[in-house]
Amino acid sequence: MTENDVLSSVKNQALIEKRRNQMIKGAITLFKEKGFHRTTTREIAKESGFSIGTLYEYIRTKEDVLFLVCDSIYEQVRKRLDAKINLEKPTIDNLLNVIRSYFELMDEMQEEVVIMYQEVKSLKKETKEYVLQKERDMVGMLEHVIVTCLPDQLSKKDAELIANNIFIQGQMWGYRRWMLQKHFTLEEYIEKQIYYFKQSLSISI
Amino acid sequence: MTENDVLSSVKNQALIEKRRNQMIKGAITLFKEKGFHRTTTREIAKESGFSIGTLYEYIRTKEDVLFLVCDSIYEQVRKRLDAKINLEKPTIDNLLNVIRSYFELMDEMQEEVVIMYQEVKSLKKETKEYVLQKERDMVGMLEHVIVTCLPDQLSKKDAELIANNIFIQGQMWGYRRWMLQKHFTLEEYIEKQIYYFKQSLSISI
Amino acid sequence: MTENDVLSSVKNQALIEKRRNQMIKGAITLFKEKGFHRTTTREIAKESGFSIGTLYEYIRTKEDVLFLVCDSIYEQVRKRLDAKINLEKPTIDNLLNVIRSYFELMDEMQEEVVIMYQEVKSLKKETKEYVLQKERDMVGMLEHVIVTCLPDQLSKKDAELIANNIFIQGQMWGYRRWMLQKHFTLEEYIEKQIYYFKQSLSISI
Amino acid sequence: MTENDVLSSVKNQALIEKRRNQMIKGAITLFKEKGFHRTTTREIAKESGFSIGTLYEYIRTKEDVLFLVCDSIYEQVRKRLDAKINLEKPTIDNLLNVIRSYFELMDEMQEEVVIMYQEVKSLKKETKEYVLQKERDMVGMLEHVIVTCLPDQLSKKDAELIANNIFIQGQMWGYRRWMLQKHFTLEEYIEKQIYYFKQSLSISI
DNA sequence: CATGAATGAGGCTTCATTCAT
DNA sequence: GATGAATGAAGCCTCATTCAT
Repeated sequence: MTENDVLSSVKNQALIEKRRNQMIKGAITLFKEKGFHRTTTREIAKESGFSIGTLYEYIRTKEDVLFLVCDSIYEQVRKRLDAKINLEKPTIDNLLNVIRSYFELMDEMQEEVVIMYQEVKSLKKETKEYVLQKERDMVGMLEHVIVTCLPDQLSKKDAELIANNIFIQGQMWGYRRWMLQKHFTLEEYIEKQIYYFKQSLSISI
Repeated sequence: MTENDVLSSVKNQALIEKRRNQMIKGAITLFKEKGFHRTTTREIAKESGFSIGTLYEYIRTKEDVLFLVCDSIYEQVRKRLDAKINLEKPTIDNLLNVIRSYFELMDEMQEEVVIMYQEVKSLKKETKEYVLQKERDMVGMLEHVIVTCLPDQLSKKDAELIANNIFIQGQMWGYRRWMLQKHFTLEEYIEKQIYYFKQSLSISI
Repeated sequence: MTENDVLSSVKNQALIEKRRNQMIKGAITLFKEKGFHRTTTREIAKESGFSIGTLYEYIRTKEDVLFLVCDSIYEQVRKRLDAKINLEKPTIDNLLNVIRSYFELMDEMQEEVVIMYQEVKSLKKETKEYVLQKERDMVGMLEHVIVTCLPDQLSKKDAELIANNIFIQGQMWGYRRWMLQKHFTLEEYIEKQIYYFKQSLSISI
Repeated sequence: MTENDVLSSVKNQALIEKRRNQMIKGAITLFKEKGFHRTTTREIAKESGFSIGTLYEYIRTKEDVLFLVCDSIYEQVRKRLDAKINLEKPTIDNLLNVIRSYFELMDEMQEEVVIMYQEVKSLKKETKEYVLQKERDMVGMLEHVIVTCLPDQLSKKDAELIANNIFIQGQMWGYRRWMLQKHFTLEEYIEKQIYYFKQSLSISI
């Protein structure tokens, strides 16, 4: 199960790509506003700029749209995070910068992250597993940076836990903005989280 | 907007309480399984042990059920957490015990927490605000314990951040169990989180 | 089929009378506002001052209420019209006074008349026939006055037609008030109708 | 609010026209039989020859059907009446012919008129106002013919009253057929009404 | 007699999906 | 490839009526 497994009756691959991107963009706009369940396929078609008939030329079920959306968001996050990671200089500063970048990324993609967070559960088992694997990969990326950049050896488990903590702290910024963003600016939030992160690993300034 | 604002055409208060509890119980069972949107009112009625007509004697819309469910879960968590908090001895050990209890609570109520986490968004603005206030209250409880039990003064903001971190680490245990519970037992998870919590606040053993 | 054929499980006749009067009064209030179909039996019970259970002690179906209402309105109109008719002095003036009285009555009972006009059709064949007979009787009363008070002999048919014309001119005052009552006062309406009535029968002033 | 304000999700105007005509025809058949409230949307769809889903492609609520039906009936009556009116020769004979035609029209459209008479009240305020305006227009047409064709000047009010009288005498023929059509043929009814009409205006033969 | 909780058939409407053009 | 009209299963909710207390 990958995004290429979403069957389309159209043959022209370039067109498929183009239409799906329109569709994903349209769907995200709508999902942000009203969630997956309250958005109709007709609305998605309209927002995407084509007819309901055309929509169904590129997907088979409404769930396919959700899958494409989730997949697309994950891919975007993953790619952008990946771009920030440079392990040639495995220093603590490098690690901290990755974490900062990750938080900033989560800020920029708040709404998308919220969609994923709330709607992934509506995917059916198989596709959900595929998407969650991407999440595991991303946590794995963080974990890898942590292990690589820290001088003291952390156990695999500790690294995993810490990676998860950072991961959800990033998501929390967007997901719980109603709670946090009234009292913190992004910079404050990042610096405080970084501070406690360093403390927790006894990293001296 | 409180749970008493969900209108019922039945007058007997004790009966309302009883039926609503049946309803909440039934609904939670179903929401665990298939989520709010995929559960029908008829299924809720059936699972609750009465007819669709009776269901609607105690609520007015399907969303009322969701509200009652969310409200009930929050109340339960809040009460049980409250019971664990004893500020007569504001020691660090006491604080750590509260945190441990909170994690254990989140473990016991995993499924309920997942429901809330995913479905609160389907409430309409007004009731959502009411429910989220309960979440703020709970974070506030943690924050209060932290401030009270720590010898060194933490700023309000730092306390708030830390309380939020703990709060979501608790939720994460249930919400991301597919990621965590393969590699950690509850005890491991708790002890590691407690360990890093102490580190981050420079609390010596 | 008479109003005594609406079965009641209550034995006490005086009580039946009392309750039915409450019920008719309540129902008329509601029917005026929203019509028969949009009024629920619960609303009728409430407006009548007793419970839904009690309502059903005195009727068997919702349609029974409509029947009692229609029957009651007809009876009221009939009685009040009857009271105005005095055939001891069968003069033209007497006839004109009856007609005036009838128009005034229709003005006073506008709303009730509208109910009947619109809802009788919802009665089932049998009871409708019974109610319509009352209408025939009333037209018959007018017809009788006409025949009796006019010096020149009118054929039966002509009398019937004229009685019907007057009858619906009276109803029209209430039923088409949105059209008439903007431009006419009741007095104007009556005097003009009387004027043309006299003209049509070549009655000199 | 006009019949074009009934929203349809179908774009092809010709098709909308066609389907709405089917729908109106089907609905009238059913409303004649059981009235608006006792007719279900599914029955309307079936009688119209398409599925319930298709029905709702052309309307938004059941009330829309009622509106279309009422509007269509009024339009038909108005057009047919209009076609009978020829004011090039504003003679009394011409006036009498218009009245005759109107009565004949009411005879042909008895059932439709009954529907309107009984169901317009179920429209909501706004659409009801629109439909009643059409009724005012029709009465206005009669009024205009009366004023134009009569040699002696009638006051505006007198013309209005007389137009209303004729208007409801026409409706009465259908609406009170249970009373009238047992004793009168249409021709008798018309001739007698015309006779009294002439009398009332002192029109000599 | 009075009450009101319980029932469930049935009504209106939505919307994912198909398919002829 | 694109369109959009057609479909009907299925969802939410109402309300007349019953019956145990």
